[in-house]
Amino acid sequence: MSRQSQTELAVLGALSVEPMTGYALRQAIAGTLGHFWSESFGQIYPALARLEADGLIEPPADGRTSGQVFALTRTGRRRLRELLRQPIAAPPPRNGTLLRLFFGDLLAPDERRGLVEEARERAAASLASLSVLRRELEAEIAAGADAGAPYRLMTLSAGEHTARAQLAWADETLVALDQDGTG
Amino acid sequence: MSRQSQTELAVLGALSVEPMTGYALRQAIAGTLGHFWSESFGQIYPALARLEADGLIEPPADGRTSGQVFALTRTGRRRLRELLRQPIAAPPPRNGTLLRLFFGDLLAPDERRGLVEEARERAAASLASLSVLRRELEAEIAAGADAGAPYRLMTLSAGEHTARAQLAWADETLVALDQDGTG
DNA sequence: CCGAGCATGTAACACGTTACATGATTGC
DNA sequence: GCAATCATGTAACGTGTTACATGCTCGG
Repeated sequence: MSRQSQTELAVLGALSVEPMTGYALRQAIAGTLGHFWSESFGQIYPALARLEADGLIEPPADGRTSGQVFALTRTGRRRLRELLRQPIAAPPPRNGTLLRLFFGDLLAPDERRGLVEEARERAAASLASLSVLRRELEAEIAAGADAGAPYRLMTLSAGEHTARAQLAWADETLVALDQDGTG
Repeated sequence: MSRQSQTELAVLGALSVEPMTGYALRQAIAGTLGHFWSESFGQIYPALARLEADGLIEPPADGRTSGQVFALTRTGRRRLRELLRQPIAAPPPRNGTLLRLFFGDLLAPDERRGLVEEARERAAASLASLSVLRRELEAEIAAGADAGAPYRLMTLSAGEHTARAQLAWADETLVALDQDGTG
């Protein structure tokens, strides 16, 4: 699966939830999908143009005035299901914190600590924003959820697991940096 | 920090451990740094050419025959320390598994399960290869380690934490998929 | 002598971000 | 009327992978 169709997948997926303008699409992706996905305007608008040209999306039946609203066509929905089934292209790993820590003996003790402390803060911030989302989503589910809610909860939980793991690692590592006389 | 200098950082860092050819560099990055970093030939060779032109690396004193071996110059070592201190550019998140699972209500139950099972297998495989590395590294440390060993252990531990978290999430999610009648 | 792996490079292409440019709408 | 935000797009740039091309070396 080319990376190109990854953007297509995100755009078609978001439009399957609700018809939207390009602008709203970007906000939806930054908001709801933000913990595990991102797209920029420079990707979204060309993608919308292509998708419309290919007949996968179109302006919805009820004519709106403000902005170009797009909805999935029947073909678009089929294409989305097809993309969802394609194998996952894992991006090559690139962790800047670990790359630097690997060469930790070239850094001063406080610089090493700083690296790990920053990672800890990022994880804590991420965990905090995820628990806000969790409360919102659980309230929504209690109120009578749509079919997608359980899956959104699963993706949210993945983020929490990852963030907690990073937090635990950072704490363990800060102790190690203190203990062995190198920190 | 531009992405460009991230490649520079990885190359200079690897050469700080030991002088190498471009080919060996690629293997070193794929092997030792492989769990949190990657570079392709298409990046490494141009980077080497640039670094040599800038006087940051050079063929080492003892002339070799097979391949172009490079070592850090004094300037290169200074540049490496400088790069290590620069702020970390976090790549935007892109998790193909979660993107698909988010739209899980458009998939068949076995397709949803497959998504999570694959993620579980990847995490298990990663954990297995990390424990091999851990044993090797611990043996090395017991035998009398170099100054970098503790830091390599920390990066390794980060990978283990992440892999275990993914494993735990996958197990939890597989249960949820079974329980709620959607899996 | 031949195949596997060592070694070096380039060109084409895909991906993705950022900055810039522009204008409409809407709430104060 | 003015500022904020909605909204759409493009151009330039940098990054990064992949495929291709080429030749060497060394063990069997």
